[in-house]
Amino acid sequence: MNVIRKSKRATLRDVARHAQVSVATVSRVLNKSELVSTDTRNRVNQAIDVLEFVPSAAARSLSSGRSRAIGALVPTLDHAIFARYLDTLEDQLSGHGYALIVAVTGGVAEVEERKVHNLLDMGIEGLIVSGKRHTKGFAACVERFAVPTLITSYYDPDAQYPTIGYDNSAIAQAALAHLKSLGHHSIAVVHGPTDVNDRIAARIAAIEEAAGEAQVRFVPVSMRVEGGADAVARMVEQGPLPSAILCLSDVQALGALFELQRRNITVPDEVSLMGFDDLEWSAVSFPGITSIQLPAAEMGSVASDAIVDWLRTGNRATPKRLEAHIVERGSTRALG
Amino acid sequence: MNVIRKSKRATLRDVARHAQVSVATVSRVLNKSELVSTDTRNRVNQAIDVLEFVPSAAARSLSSGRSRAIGALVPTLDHAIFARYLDTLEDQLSGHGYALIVAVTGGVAEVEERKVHNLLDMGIEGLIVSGKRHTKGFAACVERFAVPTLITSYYDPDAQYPTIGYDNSAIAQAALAHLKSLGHHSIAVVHGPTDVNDRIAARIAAIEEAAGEAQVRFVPVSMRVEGGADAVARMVEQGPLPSAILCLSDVQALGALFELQRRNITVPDEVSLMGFDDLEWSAVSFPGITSIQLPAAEMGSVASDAIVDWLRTGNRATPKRLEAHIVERGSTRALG
DNA sequence: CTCGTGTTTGTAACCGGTTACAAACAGCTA
DNA sequence: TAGCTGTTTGTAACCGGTTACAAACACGAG
Repeated sequence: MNVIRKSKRATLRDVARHAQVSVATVSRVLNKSELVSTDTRNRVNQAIDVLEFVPSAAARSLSSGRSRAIGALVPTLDHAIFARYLDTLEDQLSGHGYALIVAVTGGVAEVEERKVHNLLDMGIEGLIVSGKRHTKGFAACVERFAVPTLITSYYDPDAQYPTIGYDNSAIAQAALAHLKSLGHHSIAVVHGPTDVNDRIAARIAAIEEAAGEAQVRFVPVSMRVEGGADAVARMVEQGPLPSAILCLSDVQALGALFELQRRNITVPDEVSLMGFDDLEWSAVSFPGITSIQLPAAEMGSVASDAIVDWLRTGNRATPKRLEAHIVERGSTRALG
Repeated sequence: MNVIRKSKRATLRDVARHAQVSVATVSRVLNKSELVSTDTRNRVNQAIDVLEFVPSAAARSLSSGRSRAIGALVPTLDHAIFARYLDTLEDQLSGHGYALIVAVTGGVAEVEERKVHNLLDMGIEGLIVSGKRHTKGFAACVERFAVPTLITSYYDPDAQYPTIGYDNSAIAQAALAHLKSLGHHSIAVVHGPTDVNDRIAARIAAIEEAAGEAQVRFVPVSMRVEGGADAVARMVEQGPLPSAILCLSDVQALGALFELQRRNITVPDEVSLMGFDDLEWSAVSFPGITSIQLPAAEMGSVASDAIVDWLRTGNRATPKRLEAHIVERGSTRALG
């Protein structure tokens, strides 16, 4: 193995020898500490260039005890809301000198356990997971590695780990209240699978709780554009349409809008349509889709700051509630 | 620092002492080598449990020389095509025991240079980047660290690094040919910024080259849903509509479709619309958007296999061309 | 010239695994 | 019982940085 590589990578000691200084001095130059004379620093830098020296991350993290890596566990990347969130998270973390290791669970418990173990095994300094519902195996794993852990996409000050996110219950109730205030009393709630997504489960529970005298029907479909279309198809076939359709994701709202168009059902004249997440097409569609703007990017940014701060100070992060708000567009109208 | 932590994490030597064996034996147990007697193995495992021993990734990778991490550099996560690709890439890599470190460049050269440096600095064993056009600084960096590097989203057997992707030129020409075969001679090509995206630049060049007697107009807009709408607005204002609009991304095609609806321009009767990427809504929209299906997930999977193989065998990966194909839907029609 | 202070540099002991090599040991044969 | 083979285990030297501590040195003051 070693025999093959004619020239192994240069080490810090090689550089020291070449520059005629000690390893401590080279290390100081690398770490930008200002305790090295200009003259020496130049000699060292020159040696580094000549030898094409590249410091070993493993050695550094072994002796310093810091890996400079943060792990993020998300159910999927193939959904705009998570992608946008991770996009910002990565950017912010990298600004603080941390790398982001991503693991996708697909919402499957065993996969989640395996992946969180892998992440921790990689020596991450901090962990950021989406959603608060996890298996015992997951909790045990996190507990044992004793790594600062943050929960996102959810706000719950009483959760086991600090949460950074929006209050799914409150938001869902706000959406429902909005439709009610427009005079809607027959509402269909289109949603994705609840067994793998506690945010959705929370929203549904909140809506059920706040339904009051309104007639609320739940239509479970897949968390895809197609799911929204399926929901509309099913509703049309099964009986009278509600006066409003609330999709718990704009992905589904998009599909619903298209299916309504296909069936010549006018939005919002014949039925009002409301979404969730405020994904980019909702502002452009015809009509525009009334939606709940979730601060996905902000969540990434806040989570980054929180974990970095936790690692820096050693003080556990505090939960942070992010605000969402309703964006009113043409897809909803007031009744009579 | 050390004083604070009452109980430091147990090390392999602690485990050895507790189990009354040598460190070599513990290491053997950890690495599942079958050279340890059942009796000893049990004692060691018990000690590991009692002490809550967690092996140090840094130490392991220092002495073994392997970090088990792969880096991926993408322009953005906030675009379905990249997200889907990364989703698969991560899943496949994790199956091979590798973690995925993601870095987002935003298409900015300086950011790209900084981030690739960070990735390499983290000690990644392999690097996967999107697109083949990069700065000299980028190349120098990769060269110096001498890490196996793969290029995706692009197929070009002559590129500096092995490419895994589709032939953007051929695909673009196929799309154009398809519209021509339907009798379209006045075509508008809506596209995103070319300065940060070589895939788009390649597509445009190929279309220009193959235009022939067809009248092809290019409409540069942002790579967003809104961009597609902007393009339509601009075209309507500036003169006669083309008979077909080809959007180099389905994201833009979606925006274009909505804007056409808004302006009461019927698709495909008054204008045909074709997209690129075959994102999920294109199959559901009304009408369905004719598009080019790009094998994003397959690309993630193939790239994963290629880099893992490269690392395992030491043999440079070979370029792989992935096939794309046209998905005909209702948004395009043959001219009289 | 001596002492004190501040700057620059070097030595060597870590960090926590992996692994080459050798030793110890068991079982079997001659 | 000596000798051989194969299995199990231990010792100690790595891997390549960081850093505590001390030494060397320069400079100005007394």
